[in-house]
Amino acid sequence: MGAQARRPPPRIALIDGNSFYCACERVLRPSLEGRPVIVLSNNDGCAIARTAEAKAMGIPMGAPWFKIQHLQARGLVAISANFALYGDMSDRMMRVIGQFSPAQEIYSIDESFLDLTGLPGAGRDIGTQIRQRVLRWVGIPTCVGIGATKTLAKLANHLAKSLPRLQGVCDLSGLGPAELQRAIRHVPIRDVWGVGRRLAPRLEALGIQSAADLARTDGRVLQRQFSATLDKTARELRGEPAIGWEDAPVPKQQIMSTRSFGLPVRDLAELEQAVSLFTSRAAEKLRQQHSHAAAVQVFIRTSRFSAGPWHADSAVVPLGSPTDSTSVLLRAALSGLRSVFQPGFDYAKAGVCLLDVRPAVSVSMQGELFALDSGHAEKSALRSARAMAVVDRLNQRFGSRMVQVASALHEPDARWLMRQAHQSPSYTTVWGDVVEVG
DNA sequence: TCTGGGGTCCTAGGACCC
DNA sequence: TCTGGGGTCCTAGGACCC
Repeated sequence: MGAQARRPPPRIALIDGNSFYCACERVLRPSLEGRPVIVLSNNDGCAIARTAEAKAMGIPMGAPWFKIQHLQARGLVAISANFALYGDMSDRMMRVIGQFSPAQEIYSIDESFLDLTGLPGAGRDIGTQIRQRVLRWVGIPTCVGIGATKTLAKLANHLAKSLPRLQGVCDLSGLGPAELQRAIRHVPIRDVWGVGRRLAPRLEALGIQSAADLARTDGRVLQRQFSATLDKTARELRGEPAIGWEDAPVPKQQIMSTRSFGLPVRDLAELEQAVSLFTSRAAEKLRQQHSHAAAVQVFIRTSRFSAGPWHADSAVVPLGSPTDSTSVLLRAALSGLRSVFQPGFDYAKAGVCLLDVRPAVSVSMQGELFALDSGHAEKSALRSARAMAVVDRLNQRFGSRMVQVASALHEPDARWLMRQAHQSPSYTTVWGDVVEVG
């Protein structure tokens, strides 16, 4: 009876898209198949996704566009990022993956964890089915890694990507301790999830070169010399779950909207336009997750890369009571901006961050409103909430800049807007753009 | 000319309290 | 005279992730 009562061994899968943004572009422009393609960040600053063909040209992740532009002569295709398209493709991909298990955690735009514990079938078979279905139904190639913990699933996914003979699926679940050690002994420490560019050299200096080395390292040493987080990573590498599972998306605790400018900005009026737009965007995200913010932070800075006079500053403006109203947030953001703005600098970037984000409470619960003439305040808050809902619906329907509060309006050729020289049509999100046939 | 944007968690240290 | 030992809360900054 012991065998029947025992719980099945944990089995976590990590599924992610290969060169996801590039793959999205290829779904709708099949002529890009087989060609070196990169997707450029906002402002066409640097490469944020590369196909295998582009990697083979030696383009590293994050390569500045101005340094690799010349590769166009050798057939490189560069596309300005279209995040609306990628978000839409992501939703489709996640829905298909979610069909394989009731427990799914969407970790990023192109990655999701799936709990396969107790489901019938071998890991390899399930993984292969997931890959095939996502490719057929959505058009995105994926890899699947499976392990007893999230960290091992990530590591297995890394192996599935780098070892062609695995054909896109790697299952490390169900291995004994010795087999597991052997399976991960060639994975460099810098490729372990949770070890970044700062920790890797420090660990290597201690002789911890591989994932297997970290798994073997004494937890007390890791806690003392590094952190509790790294100790968790090591435990996960041994197959002991130390990182929790999030079935529902966790509401964000801060919401940012920030951009580098297309050209330097000296003018307060122009900065006000930009900050107004950032604030409306952030407020929209705030309302999408049904939250209120109690403070607004604004920051402006000159370029990190220019030799000119440097200035960076930020201000936090607390709000009387938490709100999701664009106009209230705007007033706070603009007053913050005016308090940090100094004339005579070439500003390269600005941003807005909503702080103290918390679940929205119903209007009548808010203390401050009782303190005032509650009837009047309540009515005006309700009116404001209804207006915001209408604005959000119109923007979702017709494009994000369709409706804005007055001070967020700007000329379509405003200097601070992003450069996006390589945009492809917004196939799935903008009316009038059509899918390439071919 | 030219180098993204958006998040999380943990820790150290100061202020304050008993 | 030299200089308690905790605890909590807050903030800034470091490190990581995609």
